[in-house]
Amino acid sequence: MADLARELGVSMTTISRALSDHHSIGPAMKQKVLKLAKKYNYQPNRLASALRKGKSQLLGIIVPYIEGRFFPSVVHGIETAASKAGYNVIICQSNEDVAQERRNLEILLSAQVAGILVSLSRTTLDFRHFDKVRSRGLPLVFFDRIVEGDNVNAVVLDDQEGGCLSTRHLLQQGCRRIAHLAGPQHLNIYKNRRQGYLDALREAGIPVEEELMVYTNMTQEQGTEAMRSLLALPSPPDAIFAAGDYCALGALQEAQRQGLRVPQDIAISGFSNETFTVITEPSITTIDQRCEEMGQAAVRLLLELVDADGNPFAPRQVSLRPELLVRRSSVRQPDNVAASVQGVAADVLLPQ
Amino acid sequence: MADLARELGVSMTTISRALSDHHSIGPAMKQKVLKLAKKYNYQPNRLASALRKGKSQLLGIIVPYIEGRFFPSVVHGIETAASKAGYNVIICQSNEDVAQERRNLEILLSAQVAGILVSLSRTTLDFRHFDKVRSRGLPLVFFDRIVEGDNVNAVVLDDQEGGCLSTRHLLQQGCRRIAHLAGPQHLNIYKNRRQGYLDALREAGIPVEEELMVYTNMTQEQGTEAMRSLLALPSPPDAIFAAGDYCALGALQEAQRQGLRVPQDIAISGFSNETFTVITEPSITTIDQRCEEMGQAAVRLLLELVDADGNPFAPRQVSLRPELLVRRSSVRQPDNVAASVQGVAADVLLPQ
DNA sequence: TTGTACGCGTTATCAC
DNA sequence: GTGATAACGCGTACAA
Repeated sequence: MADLARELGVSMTTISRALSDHHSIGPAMKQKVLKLAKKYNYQPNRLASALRKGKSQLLGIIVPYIEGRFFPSVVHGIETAASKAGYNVIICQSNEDVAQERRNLEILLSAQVAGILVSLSRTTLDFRHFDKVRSRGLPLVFFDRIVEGDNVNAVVLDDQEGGCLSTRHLLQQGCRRIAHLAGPQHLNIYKNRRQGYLDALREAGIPVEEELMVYTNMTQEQGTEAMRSLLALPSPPDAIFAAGDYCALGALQEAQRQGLRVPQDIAISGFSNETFTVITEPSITTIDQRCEEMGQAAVRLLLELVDADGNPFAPRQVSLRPELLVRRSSVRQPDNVAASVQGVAADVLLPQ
Repeated sequence: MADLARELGVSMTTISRALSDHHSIGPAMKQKVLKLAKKYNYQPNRLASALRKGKSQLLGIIVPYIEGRFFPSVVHGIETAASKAGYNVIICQSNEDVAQERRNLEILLSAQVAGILVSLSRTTLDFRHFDKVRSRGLPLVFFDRIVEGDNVNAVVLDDQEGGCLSTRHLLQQGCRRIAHLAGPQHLNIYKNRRQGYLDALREAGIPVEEELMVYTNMTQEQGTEAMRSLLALPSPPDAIFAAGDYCALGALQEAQRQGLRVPQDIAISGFSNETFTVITEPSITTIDQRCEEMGQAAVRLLLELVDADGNPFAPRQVSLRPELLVRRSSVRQPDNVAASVQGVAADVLLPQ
């Protein structure tokens, strides 16, 4: 910048104004400066700018890990939305470890990021390390694995709705004894999926049978085992709603091993839209978690907070509408499919 | 820092030295400072530090996108290795677009990153935008999709070796008419996999038959089609080496559709170790691309450059050893498996 | 071992 | 519309 100023015989102030498109700058001068800057291949130093302004153009992300289908997709959505808004993204992994999560938080703070996006580590039970962020007035948004409560900003998938959609779909296919392969109930996502299942049954006036709910850790193996025990019942189910795709896969394989036809003898649906669900024979009906949209929504919310710049802002929880993907593993009555593939788009903003 | 200095009645210099573990600092004073820093919850400002030192603790990554199996895993490896070395990572997506790639590069430069890791966009044919990085003396390492030549630093998988391993394995299983589903030959990865296939055949003294090489775009559909045409040959193959897993999957499904048993009637192997390859029936033999290791190796190389700090450094190409994962789709002679699962670990450093 | 003084590159403030 | 100046928070010659 100093070079440009010297060459043009003006002050650095003028250069700075021309480059940052300040209002009190002559268009003629502006052009001259920009042209010379290009000629000299001027590269602004964002560090210096951020130091002076007290705000960088960086957003921090903390995720448990970057693997599997979910988190990479969310990160993809985040990076895309952020970069569209002129921000860049520093990414940190907690490896499901609170201590690491705390360290990451410190690092992001000291990197002077403009805001932070967090999906909690599985071992995070104490949330005090986030107080420091808030006390600094730094925008903070949780996604997917969130701190419960309505004084935080958060974006989640409406898992309950997802469970409900799946179960309703199975009901519409004529199934009446629908089993549920549930996940660990201390995790809100699995609790909510189960609740959606219960809602749909009640809605249809079908009594809940305890023997049709099997609690698993969502692995393929446990899906297999669960299916085995269910098929051994005096009155086995005619459908399975699994709270995860791997689990659904295990169930599917076991059913086929026992000579059952899917979906004719037993219909199956999963959760998460894992890549392999379109590859199995038959393909598996599932719920898409709208990973990309989640990332985008999280950034949108975060940037609103950034723009509010510390002004009072009522915390908001955004709940994304899950999408039911009907595939062959559950379709017994093709005519009824259309009815169940509704209410797909439109995000919902919960009040408060 | 000023607060701490005042409270302890010393200068900021002393504080700075204590915090950055400078050698000329008394252990007593150091302890006092650290203690007070903790009490006041002092957060160093990395921006200021980086500005002063002219080097940040940030590494920049440019990838085409963060989706699928490969890039997220590499990024995972990169972030893990970087954070272990005290660096953080800014991530950018080029979306397979050169213009975006160029913009990302500018951004990373102006963010004063300590080094840059790049996997080229598919549309990058002109590499001049990287000259600016080198002229700045900024460390630059390519991975996977690299600029060819030996005056760049790069980390790749040895695809040729991968093709060779796969083909040798099929030969050891007693297959003699091995077909190859090749990918677009203008991409070096597919060219090299094909070359490895040719190498192994020559090694075994088996003539190459053009009719056994089918060129595809690596999709599942094209795998299906390719298999159909191969099975229609007067003398169909007894094995398939596909340059990609999706393609192998399509081939597998078509073979089964035509009533063939895999691997007894026809053996199949793929490439990339996609998640679904362990799920199919039978599971698919494939090549693992060592994504994590690639990320780690890239960071290692980059940090060597960073530490060299502009001193002469002979560019290096690191070539990772692919790992053959023998699964059921290819095993006809269980006794021969052990022999083919060798030479798995140990990275290779090519000379120059 | 500690302190003084300056500068990294940018921008906000105030005066002209 | 433009310029001079200070300041953001830290690190480092140099002097003590």
